[in-house]
Amino acid sequence: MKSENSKNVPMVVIRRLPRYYRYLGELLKQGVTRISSKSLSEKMGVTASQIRQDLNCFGGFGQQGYGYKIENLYYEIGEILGLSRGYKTVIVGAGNLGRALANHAGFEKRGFRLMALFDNDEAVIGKKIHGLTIQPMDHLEEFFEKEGADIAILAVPKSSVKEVADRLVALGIKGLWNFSYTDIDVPEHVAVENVHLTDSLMTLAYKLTKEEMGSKE
Amino acid sequence: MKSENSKNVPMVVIRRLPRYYRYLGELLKQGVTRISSKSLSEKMGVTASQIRQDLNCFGGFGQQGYGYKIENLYYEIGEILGLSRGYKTVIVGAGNLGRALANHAGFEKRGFRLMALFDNDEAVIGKKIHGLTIQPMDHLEEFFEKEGADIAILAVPKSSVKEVADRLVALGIKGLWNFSYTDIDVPEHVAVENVHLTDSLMTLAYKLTKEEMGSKE
DNA sequence: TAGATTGTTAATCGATTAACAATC
DNA sequence: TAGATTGTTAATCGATTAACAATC
Repeated sequence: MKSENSKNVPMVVIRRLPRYYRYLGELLKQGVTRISSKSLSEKMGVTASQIRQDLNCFGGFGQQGYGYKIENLYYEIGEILGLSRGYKTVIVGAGNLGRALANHAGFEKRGFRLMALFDNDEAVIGKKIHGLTIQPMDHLEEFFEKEGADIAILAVPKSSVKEVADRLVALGIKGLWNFSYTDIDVPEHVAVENVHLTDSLMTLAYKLTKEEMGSKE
Repeated sequence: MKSENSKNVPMVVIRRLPRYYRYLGELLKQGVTRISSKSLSEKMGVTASQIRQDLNCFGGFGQQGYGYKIENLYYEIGEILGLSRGYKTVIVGAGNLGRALANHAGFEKRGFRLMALFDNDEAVIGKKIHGLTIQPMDHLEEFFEKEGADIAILAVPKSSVKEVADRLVALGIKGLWNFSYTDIDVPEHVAVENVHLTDSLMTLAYKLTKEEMGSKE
C-alpha cells in the first residue's frame, strides 16, 4: 500500500482513469465481480503492464493470484477523481451548447450538481432548462455569495470568455471547463480543462486526409 | 524540404497542430505577418524547440534568420489537416447535443460542410436546424447513395451507437466523431475521434480534488 | 557582413513494456 | 500446495529539450 499522498502522478495516467472507470462500470453492470489486469487489458486494447503501473500510482488495489475486485476498484477510482464530493457546478453561457450540456445525463450521474445557468441574452433569460431558470449574468455575484460553486462550465463565445473567466476567478471558482475556441489564462490554483471541439474535429480531418493519401500512393 | 509523404508523424504532434493553427489564425487577424519559433513559444507556453521539431515533421516552412511567414504557415497547417477538402459531414442523433453541434459556428468556418441531420425521434424529425430539415434515420441509405458523406458526428445515446456506427461503416463513412459515452469498434480504415465529455469533466474534478488535498496537508 | 533564427543532431527526460520475485 | 496474478524493478522505447552548424 502506497502513501495516500498521491503527489506526483503524471497527468497522462490521470487522463486514463476515467476510461478505466467507464469500463469497470460497464463490467459491474454486467454483474462481473473480479477481473485481472490481463483480461481488462484485452478488453481495453492496452497492455496489462500499463494497467498495473497506473493503478499502483495510487495504492495496491489488487490481490496477487486473484486480480481486482471490480466494485472496490470502481469505488476507489471514483474517490481519486473526487466524484463523491458533489462538486457544485454552474453553466455560464446558455446558448445551444450550454443548454445541451445542462441536459447531459452523464454529469449528475457522476456526482456533479448543476446549480444554475447564466446568460446575458434576454432571449434566453427566464427559460427553464433541466428544472433551472436561466438567470442574467448580473446575478452571478449574488449567487456566489449565497450558494457558491466549484466548477463553471464556460459555454460563452470566444469574445467574452476572458472577461467571464476573470469574473469567476474573482468569485472564487475552483475549476473551469472551457468550451470556447480559445485558451484561457487563469491563476495557477484554478483548474482548467479545455474541450476544444474544433481542434478535435481537425484531428479527425487529419486522420481522413492521411488515410486518403495512403491509399493513393 | 522533406518528403511530402509524411508517413510516420507521431499522433502527439498531430494533436498539437490545431492549436498552432488557432494561434496563427489569431496573429493573422491581428495583422502580424511573421513570427519566430521563440516568440510563438512564449505566447503558447511551449518550447521553441518543440515548435521547430513539430513543424519539421512536415517540411521546412521557416526561413533561417527570419522565422516563419504566418500566412504561409497557417495555410500549410490547414492543408496538412485537410481543411480545404470540404469534408461532407452529417449529424446522426439530433437531440440537444446534435442540434447544438449543428449550430456550432466553428465547423463551417474550418471547411466542414454540414449536409444533413438524422434522428429517429418523431418529436424532432421535420424540425429545421441551421437551415437543414432533420430526417428520419430510414433516409440514411438513400442519402448516402445520392450524396455520400465523409464524416458522421455521432450524437446518439450509448445504447444505439454501436448499431449506428456499423450502419455508417457499411455505407462507406470515412470518419466518426464520437460523442457517446462509450468507445466504438470499427474497421481500421475508418478514422475515429472521441469526445468523451464525461471523461474530461472527471479529469477536471481530479484537478480540483488534488488542489484541495494539497492545501489541507 | 553581422545578427538572427532555422533545421537537425545529440542528450535528456519521461512513459511504456517486459520480466519476475512476492504472495494470495 | 500449485497456479495465478499482482506489485515493482529494470529495460526499452519514444518524446522533449538543448545545442549548434547551416544559412538567410
